[in-house]
Amino acid sequence: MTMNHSGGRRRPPTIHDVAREAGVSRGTVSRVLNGGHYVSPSAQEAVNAAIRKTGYVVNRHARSLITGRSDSIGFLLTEPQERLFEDPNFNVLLRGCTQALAAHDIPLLLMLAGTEDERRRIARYITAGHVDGVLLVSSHSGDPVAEQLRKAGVPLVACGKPIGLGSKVSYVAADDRDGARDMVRHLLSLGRRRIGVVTGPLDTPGGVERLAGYREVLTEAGIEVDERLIVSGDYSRSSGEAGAERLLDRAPDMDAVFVASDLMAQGVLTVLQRSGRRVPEDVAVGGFDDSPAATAASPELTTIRQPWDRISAEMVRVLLAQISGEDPAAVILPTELVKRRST
Amino acid sequence: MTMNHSGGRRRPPTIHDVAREAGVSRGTVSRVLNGGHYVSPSAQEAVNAAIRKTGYVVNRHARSLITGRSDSIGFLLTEPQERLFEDPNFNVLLRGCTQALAAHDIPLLLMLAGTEDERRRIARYITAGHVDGVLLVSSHSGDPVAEQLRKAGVPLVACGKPIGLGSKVSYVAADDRDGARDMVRHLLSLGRRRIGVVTGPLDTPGGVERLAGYREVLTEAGIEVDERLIVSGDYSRSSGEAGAERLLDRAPDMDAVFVASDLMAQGVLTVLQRSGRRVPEDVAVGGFDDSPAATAASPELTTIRQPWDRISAEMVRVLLAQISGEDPAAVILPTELVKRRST
DNA sequence: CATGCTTCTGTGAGCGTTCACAGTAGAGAA
DNA sequence: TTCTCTACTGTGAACGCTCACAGAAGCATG
Repeated sequence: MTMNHSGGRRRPPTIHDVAREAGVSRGTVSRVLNGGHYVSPSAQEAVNAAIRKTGYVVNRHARSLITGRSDSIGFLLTEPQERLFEDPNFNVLLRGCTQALAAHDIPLLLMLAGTEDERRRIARYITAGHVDGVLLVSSHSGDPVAEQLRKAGVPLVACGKPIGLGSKVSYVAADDRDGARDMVRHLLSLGRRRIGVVTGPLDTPGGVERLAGYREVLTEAGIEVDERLIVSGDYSRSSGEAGAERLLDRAPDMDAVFVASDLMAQGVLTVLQRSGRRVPEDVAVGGFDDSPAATAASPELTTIRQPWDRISAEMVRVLLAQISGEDPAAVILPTELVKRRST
Repeated sequence: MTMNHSGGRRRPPTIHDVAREAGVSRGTVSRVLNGGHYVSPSAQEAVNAAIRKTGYVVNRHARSLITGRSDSIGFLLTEPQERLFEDPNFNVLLRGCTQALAAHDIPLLLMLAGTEDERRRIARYITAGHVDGVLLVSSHSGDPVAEQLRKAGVPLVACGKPIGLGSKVSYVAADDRDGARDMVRHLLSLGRRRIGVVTGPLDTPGGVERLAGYREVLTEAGIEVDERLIVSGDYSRSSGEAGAERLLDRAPDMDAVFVASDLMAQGVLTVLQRSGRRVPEDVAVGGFDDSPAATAASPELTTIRQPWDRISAEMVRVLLAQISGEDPAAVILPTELVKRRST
């Protein structure tokens, strides 16, 4: 309660002030601050009281100087910056990571590496040890920064399976293939047989896996995969429109589409409706992500929910584990089919 | 180029190593690092060569320990967390601030204060001096954190005019009133006379100002303001739908609507079209923000562009100025009318 | 009583910087 | 010559913390 009431800045209390106030030594205060092992209950109590009374907060710089840790971690986005605007998942992820870290009292440093210059600057910053670890968002292939960080031995957890090199880099991902399987099975269960697909970028594991799930289910169901029903996009709305046009052109008898992102699915809906088709009566549409775009679309999209809250929590968990010496790990989390009006 | 090639972590070079390599003293290296005043050209050069050779990067913790600065700043969001998802402006702002700070080699710490607990934790963190200043996003009224930070003397710049107390807190905002004036003038110029308005939340300066602009222009044009044509929303899409329904109910002869956000305008479009009205033939619709929602809407929205890139750059500029001792300042930036299909 | 063990506490050193200060060298003026 | 001034350089002392170590106290064991 006895905080700094004056408007000006006063010299903040140090561990020394707390020690004097509590009648113990610096060492004892430090031990209380770091877990309280080997401290008598009475000293423990006296120190805590002194901390409250003085309003003491640890000086992280002094601590970091000696421990060599920075007690902060970086959130690195190496995607081209448009993703920030287009992809609502990014926000959910960022928020989830920030909160998960906050629970450990670890600040998150936001790092955007859009240009080559920024990439260099940030790589230098990270390898200099200014953060203890990095949460990486970079779905596209062959990320040079990721490789550089891995080589430098910086603890690293990627969101989604990173390609390029590195079976040794941790990642957390949704089970894309299984999600795609669920959606295609759902479409089959509605009696649809001419099911098109607009894939994600095929240089990303996500894009590849979702397509693989589509193929698997059709094959299992004894339906031959018609390559004319497969077009690829880049997750953007406009590429969804383009994809839908190609599909309608090549297979006008299509009765369902599995679209690898909600944003693309919005574009698909627009094109289908413009062509006079009713959704879901004539063509059922399934999306992926369960982003706000899914409920903003009309009709509202049936989609595959990615467990973003769990993904961010796991990323933080795995990263912290790795920082404290554990081996890299891969975590795959289950998805969920969300049925709405579009199927 | 001689960076840390091994996978393991080696002791990074210190200012001492650089000094030895360059054949000068620590002091001289430090002076080169901090602007290079009072350093001979030859020493300057030797130090720079040594820095390159050793791959030296300053240890920020050691520096901060003595300077008392942290050389990092916080980006604080005290809005309820949904804003993160709904509002694309947030992303643009966050990106702009991060990049503007990166140019000064200052990392941005992301702080989300959704709950009361988080608010307390973060206020404590900030007042402890772990950041040199705060960029604040908090459009709603009476923010206790802002007030607390102001009292503690933490340099602070808000995005949008903060209400509650504090003419002494810096802020950067778009000229909401003027933007609204532009839009309503535009609608008048199209010959519309029964112009409705869906306002933003009226406990925010933005909401109030946009409504004020609307009133001003109508009055100037000699048109009496019809209170039935005024309904209020909260910037969300659904509140736009509700607003449009109320407007149609109260004034079926309305021939234009000024909507205080693009997201709400999307909702308005949906309702108008559902009611059988053509946009823009029967009813013209003007939005506000020029967010992605504006171009995603059909027809694409005429809207008021807020200069988010300049807003973020100004916020950073004003904050850094304030940190280096200047007085708080208010900056108002002009908006721009973007004409599209909806008017 | 000496010995060992466990639990707890204080102390000095040092982390890598910056800052204030003292000092040197060279140029120009008295 | 001697003094002053400017331009530059080196040095010790912090900054606030943690860590390793030394020791003290209490208790059980030989």
